[in-house]
Amino acid sequence: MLLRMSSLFLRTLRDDPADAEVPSHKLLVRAGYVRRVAPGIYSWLPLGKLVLENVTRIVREEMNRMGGQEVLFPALLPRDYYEASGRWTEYGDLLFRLKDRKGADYLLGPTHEELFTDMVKGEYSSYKDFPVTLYQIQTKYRDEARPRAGILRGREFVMKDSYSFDLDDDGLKRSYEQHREAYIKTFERLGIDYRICFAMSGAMGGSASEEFLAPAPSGEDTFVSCHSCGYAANAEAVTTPAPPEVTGERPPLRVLDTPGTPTIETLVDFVNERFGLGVTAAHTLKNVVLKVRTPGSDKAETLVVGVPGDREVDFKRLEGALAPGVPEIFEAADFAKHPGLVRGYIGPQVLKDLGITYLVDPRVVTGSSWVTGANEPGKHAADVVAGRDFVPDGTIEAAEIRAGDECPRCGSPVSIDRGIEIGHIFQLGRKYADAAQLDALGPDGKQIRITMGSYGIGVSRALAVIAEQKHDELGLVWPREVAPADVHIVATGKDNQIEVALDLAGELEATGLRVLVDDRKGVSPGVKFKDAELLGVPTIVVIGRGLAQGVAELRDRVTGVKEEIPLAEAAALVAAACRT
RNA sequence: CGGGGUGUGGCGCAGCUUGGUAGCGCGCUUCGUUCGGGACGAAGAGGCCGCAGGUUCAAAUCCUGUCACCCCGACCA
Repeated sequence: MLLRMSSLFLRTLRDDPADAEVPSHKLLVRAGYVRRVAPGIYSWLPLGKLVLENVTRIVREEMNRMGGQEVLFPALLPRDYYEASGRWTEYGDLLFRLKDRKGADYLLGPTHEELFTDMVKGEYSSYKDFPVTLYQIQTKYRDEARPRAGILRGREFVMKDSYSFDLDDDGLKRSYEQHREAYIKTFERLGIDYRICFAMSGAMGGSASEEFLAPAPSGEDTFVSCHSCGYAANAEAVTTPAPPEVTGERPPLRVLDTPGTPTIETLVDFVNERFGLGVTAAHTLKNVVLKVRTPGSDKAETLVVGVPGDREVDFKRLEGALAPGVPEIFEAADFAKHPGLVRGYIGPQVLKDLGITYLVDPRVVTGSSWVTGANEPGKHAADVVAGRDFVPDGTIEAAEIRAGDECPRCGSPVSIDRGIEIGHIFQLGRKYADAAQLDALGPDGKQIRITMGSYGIGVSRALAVIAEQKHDELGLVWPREVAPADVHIVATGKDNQIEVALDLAGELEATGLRVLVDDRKGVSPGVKFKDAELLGVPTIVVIGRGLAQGVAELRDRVTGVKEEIPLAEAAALVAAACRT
């Protein structure tokens, strides 16, 4: 491959685009890889297309290597498939819907579980056919409420999704492990820094699930990691270690007059000053009232969640814990319907009598003692003991996670970071197979229900993540395998630099290298150097003022190291540099 | 959906307070000079100032409405 800048369809920008915030977005636009056409929808220009193809190729190679077979479903789908699985309504506004000329409903596929399941059911029916893993690399459509960050979160994006079909749980575990290994290889080849994090299986059902998160400040997911034992988990999936139960005699519950203390902060100050309790916010029990709605129904159940007063309720964790139920804020009108719940002074003591479910943070163990609401305006209660003065209906992971919290595996303090989800592997189990009655006839003549795994890689997102992680103040710095070219030859000078550069380009191309040569005439050296750095090709060769002395300059975009090389040996030396 | 902000040549922006013939930088075209760090000079091309209505002799500017986009949050296998 030989690309000449003099005719390449490319225009680099000197300024950051006004609508870009994150580095990948700014750089991909500035370097002329992508252009926006609508919110969350982008066009790929020649260099961007090359990089996207490279990322796609790597994903494909690793999927094939693990035995996956590539298929391709349409993006344009009739409503039936999604109606059958209930997702036509479940997906809500996230679905791009359209009608054909007859008025029949269609959609642009946001994901393809239904199609894969249906395809396997249609073709295979014997235990001898299994296991099988199918995948596709395809454009997906989701009408996100708020697309953002350029390529990182679009409404149209490229995704690799695969599905494994096995006869039993051991087979599923094997397929899952194979995918895990393939993903590790894929992301290493892509040069992405990532963490494998425990994830919520959530509404999808099924058991084991892990996410591949790429640490980045612009990430939308929060994950915890432990540096001593290697534990890593999405914040939504982190479990809180419960302290030991407390036994022994405790002073009886007492009600305190605490006027004007609607917040934890005012309460702690007041009781310490007035009653000398010597407590902190962590000794108080904060009770948050919620409505929990079941999808597809209008009914909402009232729920109270108790967390230590020094922690906020993390809505994402709460949602994960309640899924598929959807928590909603308990509003003034709801309080009006529940006179037993005194806003700002709620204590769990009365919840049983009110018939309201009460779930607590795992730190609220039997025998633990708390300062909490007394269910009367202006009054709190102290020495409220779990198991004696109230009995929770269960525990819930809803409290926020903080850096320094105990690692659930080894107890060391954990750290918290932001990450971008680039892959997700998932032991689905039999949910979709049950819905589709996906069976294989066994050797004994009995039907075997198939068990499935579901695995995704955000291909276009992975490209953006590379840009996000691999750049410096000058521009992009692509790992070689995904770079649009192996070598970027800059010809600068008024002699015959361009001809020499083109000769060298031809030689390098003949050795199988992908070559980009800046043969633009009348463009000043500064512009060419800046462009080369912005574009991010890993090896840069300068044919410039050294030409008279018979030398070229070899630059490494990653390390910035520059080296003079004899022109006569340039082809061999550059080729060697590109192959290390 | 809630909050904040912005719409002016391809890109980045000023002008709006105080109405009066639309401006700057980059990019683009032509000519000349320059040629290792986003060169210089000269001459050009390119804009119904988001849209609609109103006020006015006169609207990018004031008023009303509307649409779009961006950011934060909610939302998001």
